[in-house]
Amino acid sequence: MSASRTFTIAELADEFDVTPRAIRFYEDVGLLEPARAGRNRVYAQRDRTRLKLTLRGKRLGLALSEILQLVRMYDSEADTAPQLNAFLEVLRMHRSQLEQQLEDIREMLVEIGQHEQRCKRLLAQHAKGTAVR
Amino acid sequence: MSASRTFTIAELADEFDVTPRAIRFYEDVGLLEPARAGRNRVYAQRDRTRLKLTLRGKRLGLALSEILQLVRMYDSEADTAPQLNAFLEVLRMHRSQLEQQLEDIREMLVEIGQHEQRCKRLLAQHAKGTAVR
DNA sequence: CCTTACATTTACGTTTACGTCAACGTCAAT
DNA sequence: ATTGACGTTGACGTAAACGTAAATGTAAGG
Repeated sequence: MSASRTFTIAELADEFDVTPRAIRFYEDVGLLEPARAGRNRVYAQRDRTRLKLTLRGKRLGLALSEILQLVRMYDSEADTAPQLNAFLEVLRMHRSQLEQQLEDIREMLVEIGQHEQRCKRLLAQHAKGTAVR
Repeated sequence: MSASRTFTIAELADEFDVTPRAIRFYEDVGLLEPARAGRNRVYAQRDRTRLKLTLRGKRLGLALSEILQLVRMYDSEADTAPQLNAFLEVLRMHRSQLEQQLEDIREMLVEIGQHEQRCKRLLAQHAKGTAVR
């Protein structure tokens, strides 16, 4: 019966390396819904997870509004066939976007590798020159 | 002796599905440097490549300023050892960021897969219900 | 010559995602 | 009692990435 830990805003800010201001802003846009102890915000695991999802989305270039759509979809109890099919369609779109990003990343990694090789060759040349001296 | 094709702003805008305004803006920030035919911009293959790089960077969530740093680095003729080492350091950082994104994408794909499964199960249930009817 | 289509520059507007005070509450420690 | 340390709510500021409107040029077609 772990009383399912709670977190202060500063704890979350520290853990995920964001400012309290940012966390409050995520609440403003609807991404977080912490409980209150008087005035103060009390975050549960659920909010922590939401925050993690939010930051992951950000790292992939999603807008907060898009992230909000996602978490809402994931939370929603869609049960009619049209809803489910719409859901599936959104999932397909997101999957294809992610695959585009995978492709982009692969290409960038290749280029980075090439530049690294070039740098290392040039550095080797330098080393030779220095050695001769 | 292919006179290395050139492009108008509208051609590039069409091809990459961006507005001319955006393309001009990329020039403002230094990402593109088209030639001029009188007043009009004339883009060469080099600019086209730059634009492609820019849009790829954007899809990965890079800021235009970061993209600019990248293309400048890639173009620069770094030749001193300190320069080369600084270059390598930047490459390492970018690589690690890309790997973080790969991880993020993998996680999202897993989640998407789970939601898809759930949707399909629910739809199957629906089909049953409808069939019985 | 006139319109149409596309180009240009200038400039102000807009959205997003926070940063940065300001003014205040609160609880613990000195 | 006062001083921090941490929290709160406004409210205004700002950087980025264009959108959009205005005024203008210009080459091609009817």
